[in-house]
Amino acid sequence: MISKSCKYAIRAAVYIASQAEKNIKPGVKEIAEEIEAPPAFTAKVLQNLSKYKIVTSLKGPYGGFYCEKHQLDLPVIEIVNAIDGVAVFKECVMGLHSCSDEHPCPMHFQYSENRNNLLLSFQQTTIGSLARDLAEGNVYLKN
Amino acid sequence: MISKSCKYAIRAAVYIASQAEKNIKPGVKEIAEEIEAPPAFTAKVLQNLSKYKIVTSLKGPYGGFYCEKHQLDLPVIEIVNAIDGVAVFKECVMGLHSCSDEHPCPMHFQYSENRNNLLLSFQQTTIGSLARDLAEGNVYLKN
DNA sequence: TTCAAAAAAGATAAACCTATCCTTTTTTAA
DNA sequence: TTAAAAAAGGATAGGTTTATCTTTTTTGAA
Repeated sequence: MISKSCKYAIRAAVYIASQAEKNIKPGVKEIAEEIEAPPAFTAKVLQNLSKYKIVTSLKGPYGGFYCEKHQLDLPVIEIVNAIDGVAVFKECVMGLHSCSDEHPCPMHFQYSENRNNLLLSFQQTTIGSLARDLAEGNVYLKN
Repeated sequence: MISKSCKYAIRAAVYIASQAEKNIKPGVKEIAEEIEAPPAFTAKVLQNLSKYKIVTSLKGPYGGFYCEKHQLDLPVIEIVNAIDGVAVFKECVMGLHSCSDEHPCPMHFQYSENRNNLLLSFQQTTIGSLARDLAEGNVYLKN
């Protein structure tokens, strides 16, 4: 459902957001370490997050990645849309190209209820709120 | 979440089950057509379903695939376990290796609730029940 | 008993996703 | 002005999944 790249992206965004609230701009290397992801690949993922304006990047010495105030209020679904595309929460569990309430696959109704709930939670949860949960120390970005 | 192979497998199993109730044993070609999947790949998927005893195969003329009575009562989760493995409904939405109620990722609780509901529905829904729904004509295996 | 039909098995290819490396561009502080 | 730091971009490699093709085995019927 959610690609590995996208999982890295969510972890990275939440870490960057958690540091941004302390006015710190971590670089690729630090971010990769904190989320336990390969540095070079993390760089690519961060490039995308920056391209889609989910985080902001600053080049040069003392540069790095950070979140502006309004970016903290972006819902997590924005990350998924940017990295994996907008179809993720619309795909049929049995792979039909057109599966809907009107033309359902045999598992449509039981599946779509949960899928819609998931979509809703991705739409309602902001990057900033996850960052605050992380700062409080009750949740983790690595093992 | 669920691989393309596994989606083909579920569609194929439900079709075979729906024909088995009429004592018909379709072959690879017919099955591939009915579920709109590539024939050669469908053959591989069917091989696995047969290996894991989710459907039964018969070689030679008048051969094909069918479900025995007890196979109709297998829950759909058995197909997922056979094709994609048993970890599918346990994976962390943010990709942590060990994510649990005790060591949660920032999205753990909102995600795992829905994931557990999905697991339950895969455990409680049998291949035979989906086949009967299909036979009644209210749900579809292709577009 | 032979033959043809059908699945099983094995080998290979194509496509996609993940990952790495190297060069270029931009920015900053000294 | 310049050297260093950092992200951006391009090229390429590795791995996994998806897909195809060919050969082998099994089986029922003529």
